[in-house]
Amino acid sequence: MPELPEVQTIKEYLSEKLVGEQIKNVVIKDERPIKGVSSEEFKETIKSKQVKEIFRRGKLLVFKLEEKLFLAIHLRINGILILSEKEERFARVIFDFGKNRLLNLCDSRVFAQVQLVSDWRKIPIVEKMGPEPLEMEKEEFAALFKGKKAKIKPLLMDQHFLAGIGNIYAQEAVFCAGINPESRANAIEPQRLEKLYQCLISILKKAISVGGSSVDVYLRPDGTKGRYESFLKVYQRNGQACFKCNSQIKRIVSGGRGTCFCPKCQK
DNA sequence: AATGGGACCTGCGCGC
DNA sequence: TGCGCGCAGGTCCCAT
Repeated sequence: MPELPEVQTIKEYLSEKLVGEQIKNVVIKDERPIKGVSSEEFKETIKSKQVKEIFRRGKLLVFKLEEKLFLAIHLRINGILILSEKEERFARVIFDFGKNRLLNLCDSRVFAQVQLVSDWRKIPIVEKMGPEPLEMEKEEFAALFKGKKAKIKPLLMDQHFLAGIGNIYAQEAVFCAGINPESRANAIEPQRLEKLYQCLISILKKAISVGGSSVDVYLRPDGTKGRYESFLKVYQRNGQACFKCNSQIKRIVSGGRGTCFCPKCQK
């Protein structure tokens, strides 16, 4: 799943390769990912635009094309961006940068969305988005939880609350901090929240440094896998032995999402 | 206000 | 070997 570390990895790779480059053409294999405008309008607006800047907000990737023209891409669950010489499997939209450089938006499930906007900050998802975890101090982080009765793990995944955390890193963070995923946020002691902050930040930084987690279909834009899978402690480890205490990792559904945790280590 | 469930979508793993 | 069922999950939307 492309969460903060995966989108950051994509951002860094594509910034290096595509900033300053011109989009020669757009091939729309499937118009469903394109929101707001017709395929024709989308294609015509983008054609011949130069990529000025690429940045990330939460799980949203944004290409600045002009002062008042942004291309926003949300990969949702299964979307990946592959920069290669050929059309890739499940390509839905292909941005042709010339010289055999095709940026493929691949998405088997067609949940990914791309849109053109004059002001990326006005995109509803951005307007309601919580703060960036990597741009917060621990005091600010702890203050977020004041008076929150919600379960901690679904809360971490709530994009209005905190930006960029999805099902993988929320599970990993609460395991690292020794917090039960169903603990009520306002019932967690301050020192435990501080631990959660340290865990979350270090996990995100580590994941970014190794190119994200290639669970399911995620790949870096050069087609290689991320390397954080081997560091995952609980995600998709249902029934396996806990790396800390050797007891069995359990799977529950919390906030409607599959959640693996160690009942012994996470009280 | 917070929580839960359905919809969107389809490849894939599993059971028979 | 082959078929069909249902899970997986980010976000939005609706209901309670």
